[in-house]
Amino acid sequence: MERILIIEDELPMRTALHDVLEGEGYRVLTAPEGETGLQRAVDEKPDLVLLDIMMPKLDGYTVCAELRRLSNPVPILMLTAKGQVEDRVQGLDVGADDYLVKPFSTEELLARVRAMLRRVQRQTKAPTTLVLGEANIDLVRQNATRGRKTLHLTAKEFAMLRLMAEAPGEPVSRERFLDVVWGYTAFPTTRTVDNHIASLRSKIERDPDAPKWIKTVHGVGYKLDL
Amino acid sequence: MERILIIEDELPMRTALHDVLEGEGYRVLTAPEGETGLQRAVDEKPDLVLLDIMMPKLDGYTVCAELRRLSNPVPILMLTAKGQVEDRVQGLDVGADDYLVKPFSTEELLARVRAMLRRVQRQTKAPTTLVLGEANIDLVRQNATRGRKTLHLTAKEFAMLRLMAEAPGEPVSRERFLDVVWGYTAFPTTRTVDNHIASLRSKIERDPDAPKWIKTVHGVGYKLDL
DNA sequence: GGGCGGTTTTACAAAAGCGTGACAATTGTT
DNA sequence: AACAATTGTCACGCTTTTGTAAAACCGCCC
Repeated sequence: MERILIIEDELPMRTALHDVLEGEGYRVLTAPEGETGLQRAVDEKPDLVLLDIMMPKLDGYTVCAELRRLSNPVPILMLTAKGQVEDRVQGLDVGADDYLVKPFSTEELLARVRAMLRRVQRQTKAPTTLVLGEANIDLVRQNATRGRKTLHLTAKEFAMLRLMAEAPGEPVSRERFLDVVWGYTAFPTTRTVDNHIASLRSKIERDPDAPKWIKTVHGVGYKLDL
Repeated sequence: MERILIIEDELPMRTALHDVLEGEGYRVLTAPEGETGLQRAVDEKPDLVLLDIMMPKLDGYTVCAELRRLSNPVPILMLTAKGQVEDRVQGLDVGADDYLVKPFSTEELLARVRAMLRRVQRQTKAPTTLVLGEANIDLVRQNATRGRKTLHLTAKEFAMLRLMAEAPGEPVSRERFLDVVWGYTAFPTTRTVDNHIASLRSKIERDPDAPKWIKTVHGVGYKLDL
């Protein structure tokens, strides 16, 4: 059964999460603050990390960023009490995979956890590094180069690439982009996805007018060809 | 025996359906509202879902759309009391496979259920990949190659191929093409089908004038020979 | 306040896909 | 062979989808 690490400083919340998840049959590890959480994440290689943002000393963002800096691709579900959009953005910035806003119901939590673990099966098979011609992209550490220069990709762009890289060659619909990258709470219904794709192409592709890697699938969405 | 999930909020209807289907020897799962229905559909992978449209909170359309968004291909039979055309359209739009208008007789229900389960069996046996000479077609991922080049097939063309591939060698009538590929709500002329067939041939066949794979069955329709 | 990077919206142009109908070619029937 | 029915093909116009530049927006930092 999958192992889930909870990094959360408040005891009541920690035990609540622990009990719920254990009740579902997951093996649960806990850490009462960021430092030991980071340690356990590295040492015990859990399948999923539940990470509280607001913690004294080492906060969630820092833990997440640190894990990614160490090229640790473990899926991270961020927990926050604030629930602002900016939080989500910042979470994406440091490489979190999903986001849960307190207060949340047990069902919400479990649904999200299940969804992530399901997705993970694919993710673990997915490349963490893309080599697209002269462009070289590290999806975990979130840095990229093209030739000798470093490429400046935004958090959303990395997230979009990550999503496409989960199943190279398979088209990803705009809806799915919006759901996964933007989150269940934001609904930009417009050409937004297209614009980000255009931006990605202009950065990655040698000839953005005849993209070699990021292909359009008419009536469906976009796909990443490797 | 096949497992059927009933998502229906009204208890009398739910138990009625349950009893009828169980009486026929199906294994029946139930859910009293959309949220848990969605959950069960995902978790238990039933062979067929009976889905009521009018439900409090999460309605049938949403459940259906959500399932499809998750790429869940389970066949869905929608139930509605309204029986308006718009309902029908909307149901099929969000990815339902068929439609049943309350009130309906036990016979109608069973006929529809049997038909759908039958179709599914064929579908699951249907190839997801076609190898037609030098052409190689992935019907699920919707990409195709011919020799070293990638073939550019449109969504409709893939749909037509998929339909023919369900029963290779068996002719498919223009009417059926229109019903299945175009849907119950669009009525293009039958010439349209020919055009798309022509287009398919020009892309797939080595000699489109003497098609080797997509054969014409005079007076009937077209068939795919493997 | 003003600039800044990132994002989203808007607006418009371009491309792709689609449906139609006329006409030619083919097939089947008598 | 002649005729009728069916199918193949093409050009054209229409609609939908996509590309993209420019402007508006927004939180953040100085």
